[in-house]
Amino acid sequence: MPREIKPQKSSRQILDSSRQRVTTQRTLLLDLLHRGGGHLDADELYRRARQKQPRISLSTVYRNLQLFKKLGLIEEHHFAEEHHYYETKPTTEHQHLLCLGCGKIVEFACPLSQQFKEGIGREYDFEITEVEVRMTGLCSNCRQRKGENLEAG
Amino acid sequence: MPREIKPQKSSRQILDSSRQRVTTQRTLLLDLLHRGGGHLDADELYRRARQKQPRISLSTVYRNLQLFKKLGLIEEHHFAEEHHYYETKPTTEHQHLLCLGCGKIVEFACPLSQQFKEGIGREYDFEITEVEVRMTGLCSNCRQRKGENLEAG
DNA sequence: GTTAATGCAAATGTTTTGCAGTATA
DNA sequence: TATACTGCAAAACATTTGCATTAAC
Repeated sequence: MPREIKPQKSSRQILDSSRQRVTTQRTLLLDLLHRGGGHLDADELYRRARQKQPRISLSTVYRNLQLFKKLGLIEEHHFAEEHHYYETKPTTEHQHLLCLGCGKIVEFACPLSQQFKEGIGREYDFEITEVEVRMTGLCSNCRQRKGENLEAG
Repeated sequence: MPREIKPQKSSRQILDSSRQRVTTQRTLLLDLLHRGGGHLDADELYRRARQKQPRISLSTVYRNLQLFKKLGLIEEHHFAEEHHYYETKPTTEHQHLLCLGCGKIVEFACPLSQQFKEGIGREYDFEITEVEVRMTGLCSNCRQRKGENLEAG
């Protein structure tokens, strides 16, 4: 393999150690998820996978997304109205900022959310396992474009 | 800043002023949404509506949820894996805490999120219109129950 | 060689849509 | 009375499942 920078052993090892078979489909899907910028939905993942393995089926994609999620290899997000988005388990905690104009997703660090979590957990007697912060709005490009449209109209 | 008390327009007024007809179905649905504790999905709303109007259809429920959302009468949340939940527009900003054991939803105030919004907006040059904070975990009841099960098992 | 994973097709569950009939303004 | 809204049935989606075949171990 030409430029194997990181040995992606962790995914493979996790599959191995949980007695899941390392199939070509799973290898491909994990690779695409890693390189996919982290924010792919099932259908987009399927589309990309078919470019490498034209006979892969959509059910395989769904079945393996479930598996990867169960093994903790990926996380599932509910950004948009309809789809789920998947990203490989982030090594650093981050939150998401979504542009309603172009769909761009920006990740930002939010260390405060951890303090927050503790406070709220104590207050309501919850054992909190997850904090998700999502902000939506318009990026500068889309604001500019909107302005142009208004001028034109 | 003293809390601003906006003269709350009635749902009926909003329907009227946007030239939407005030039908018995819409009146019922809005009433149920108000009284529903704020966290109903389409199907649960449909089930409750049928107790009052057995002939109401699910499409009417969906169509009107869309309409109410467009008019800003309700907000849509994506708590669970599959369903959307709707709540009547909250007068006070709040966020959500979800118990994975029993599905209970607790609302909590999070004034910090507004400061946050400004900081992030500046940093990434976004005009942020919405901030959503969602925490998930186990409430005290469910933690206790889990403990009991472990003892028993 | 066993058995889990796959591809396909059919099933499921949620949400949307076309259309004729009904109720609102 | 005109027409927006409804109910119904069917369509359109995303996702899941059953089963015979294929491939990983």
